[in-house]
Amino acid sequence: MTRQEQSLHYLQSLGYRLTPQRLLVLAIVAGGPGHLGVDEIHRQARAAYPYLDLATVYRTLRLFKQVGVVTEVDIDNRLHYELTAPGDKHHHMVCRDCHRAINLSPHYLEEFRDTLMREFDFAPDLEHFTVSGLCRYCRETAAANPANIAAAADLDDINDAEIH
Amino acid sequence: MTRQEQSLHYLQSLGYRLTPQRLLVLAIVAGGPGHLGVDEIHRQARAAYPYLDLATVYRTLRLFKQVGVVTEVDIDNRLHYELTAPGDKHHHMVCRDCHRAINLSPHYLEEFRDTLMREFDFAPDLEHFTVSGLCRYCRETAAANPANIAAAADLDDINDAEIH
DNA sequence: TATGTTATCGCAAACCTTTGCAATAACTGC
DNA sequence: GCAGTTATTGCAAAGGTTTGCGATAACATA
Repeated sequence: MTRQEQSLHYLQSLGYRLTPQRLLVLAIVAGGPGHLGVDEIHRQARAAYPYLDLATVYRTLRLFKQVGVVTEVDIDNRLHYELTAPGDKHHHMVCRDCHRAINLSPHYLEEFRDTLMREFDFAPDLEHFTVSGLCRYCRETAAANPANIAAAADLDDINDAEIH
Repeated sequence: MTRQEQSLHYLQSLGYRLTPQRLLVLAIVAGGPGHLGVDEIHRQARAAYPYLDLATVYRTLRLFKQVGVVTEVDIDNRLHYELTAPGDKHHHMVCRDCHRAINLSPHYLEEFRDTLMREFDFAPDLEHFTVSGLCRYCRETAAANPANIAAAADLDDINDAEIH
């Protein structure tokens, strides 16, 4: 039984119905190289089933995410999805400049979760966790071209700075 | 010099212009009780200056955030802002059920940041960091009503039903 | 104070995502 | 298999946020 089939059985066991739309979306995400954007998933899905609505794609992916079948990654304010790899779960670090995603082992978040649970009784949703930041390459680039006032016109170039 | 005036001078020192719109938005955020939603800020601003456009409010708040003058909190997919307290910086934990925000000391994130820097050369944007999750109260409520599908779809359950 | 430069504004439209609703189709039990 | 129940769909519209663009106004310079 493939991972895809297992996911479908799992959905069914929770009481969700297996519709052609769901099979299709799952197949596309499973076939994609890493994370795919919603528009890309929709485009591929329409090739096979032209009537599939974008809203259905969104609803389907949201369901898959909530059930744990896919992992959501927010890249530059756009949702992307990839199949959850049971043996190789990971979170993401997304560079705010180049928008590349770097995988992050859950190991690095376990202690953080334990602390929040212990200190605040707060159960963080770290399954779909993404840290935004600057990757090494973009940090070096930024260091080489320090932000000047002209560049500050572009909101994306502004460095966070401390107020004294 | 008030914190508000300092922020304005700081903006100016970075080359940004001090417009009535910016003064107004800053004053409203500074006067608000904790974080305010964008619509609320816009409504208050319009009382003083009816022509102020919502897009300007968004642009202004984004600028303030990037410069570090305000802190952004995402509550139920809506942006909220509060004045950054230089002496009392904190992050937020937002409950996905009741949408209450709990303050979180930066202390809890420092180790995480150090690790990402050391291991991956990745500089996380933790200034505007918000963790979503379930607070104690909502967790107890959810435990008391385990019947609905949403609760069954809780990710902890899914991990138990791991796919092999 | 007058003038030039250009950052910022208001407006309108676009963008991504969610939601309400009536019609459809997946599952259940007979 | 067939009928009944209701989760799910497609469509249309809204919701929150961002963006393009010409007009305006803030600042620098003289």
